Amino acid sequence: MDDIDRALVLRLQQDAGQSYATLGAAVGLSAGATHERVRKLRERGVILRTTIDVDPGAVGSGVLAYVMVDSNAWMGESGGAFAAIPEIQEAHIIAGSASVLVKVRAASTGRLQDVLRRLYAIEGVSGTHATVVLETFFERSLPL
Amino acid sequence: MDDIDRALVLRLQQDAGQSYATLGAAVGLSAGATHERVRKLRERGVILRTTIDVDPGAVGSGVLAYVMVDSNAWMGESGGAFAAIPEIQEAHIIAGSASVLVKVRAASTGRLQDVLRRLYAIEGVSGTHATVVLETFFERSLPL
DNA sequence: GCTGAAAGCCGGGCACT
DNA sequence: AGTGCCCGGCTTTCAGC
Repeated sequence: MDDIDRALVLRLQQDAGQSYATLGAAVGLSAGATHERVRKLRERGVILRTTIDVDPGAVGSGVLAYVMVDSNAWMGESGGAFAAIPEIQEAHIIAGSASVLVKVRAASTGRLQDVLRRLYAIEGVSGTHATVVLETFFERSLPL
Repeated sequence: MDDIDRALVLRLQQDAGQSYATLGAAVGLSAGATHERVRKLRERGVILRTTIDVDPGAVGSGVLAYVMVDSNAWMGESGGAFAAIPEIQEAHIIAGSASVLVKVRAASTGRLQDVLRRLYAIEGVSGTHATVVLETFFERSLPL
């Protein structure tokens, strides 16, 4: 993980569709060497997958909310219960007063309410505190 | 945006590197027609960009935290001030008691504290409430 | 670990339906 | 809107350094 690897990751975050020749020229390497570097970054798990960013509003997920989930039991093995709700995009165990923090994208506030109802149905969940996002300033890739 | 478009977006989220022939075979279309569909999805802004998912820990962002930012002024034009802090991955205006919610990825808790200090330096910010993530159950793509 | 070249496959365009 | 074909360019491999 030297400076060249970091430069490759940075440029691939911005555009994973460019050719290895273009990518290599930007960091002073041949296409073959660039290809080998990227292959190793994938192999080592630094690059997890190649994917697309999708506009949430265009696919019916216009409402974004974060929900603090309180519990009266250990939630450490409950990841699957949260994963079973498709509108939940992220789920984390947190330090502090609540137990779990989830990021929800739903089609409407009505559908959000539906997600909250399903959260209460999870074993051990004793309460929720939803925070609705009014406007997103930005969402961007990891710093390097 | 019919069922075929949704299937294409879903498969591209999972692997944006596959060929149009492979992609087309999975949805019952020729490579050419698939290429045209995807081109229009980009043109309409449904697909924003092709990118890579990177392991945060592997690039020195092992600590994840969400920070509620309280303010004593209208924060609607302050997006740039948050964007100027590289460790801030997301910034949203929220409904409720706090004003802004930010997602922070930092190399250590010490660096997280540094980010909090820089948040206080932003005009109008009157307080912060940080929630540190102990374990991430999952982070995944939008539902379709 | 990198270069340069060779071979095969894919992206992108076109004529036709 | 979709198919089938074609060509330039790209990915991927490999001998050599």
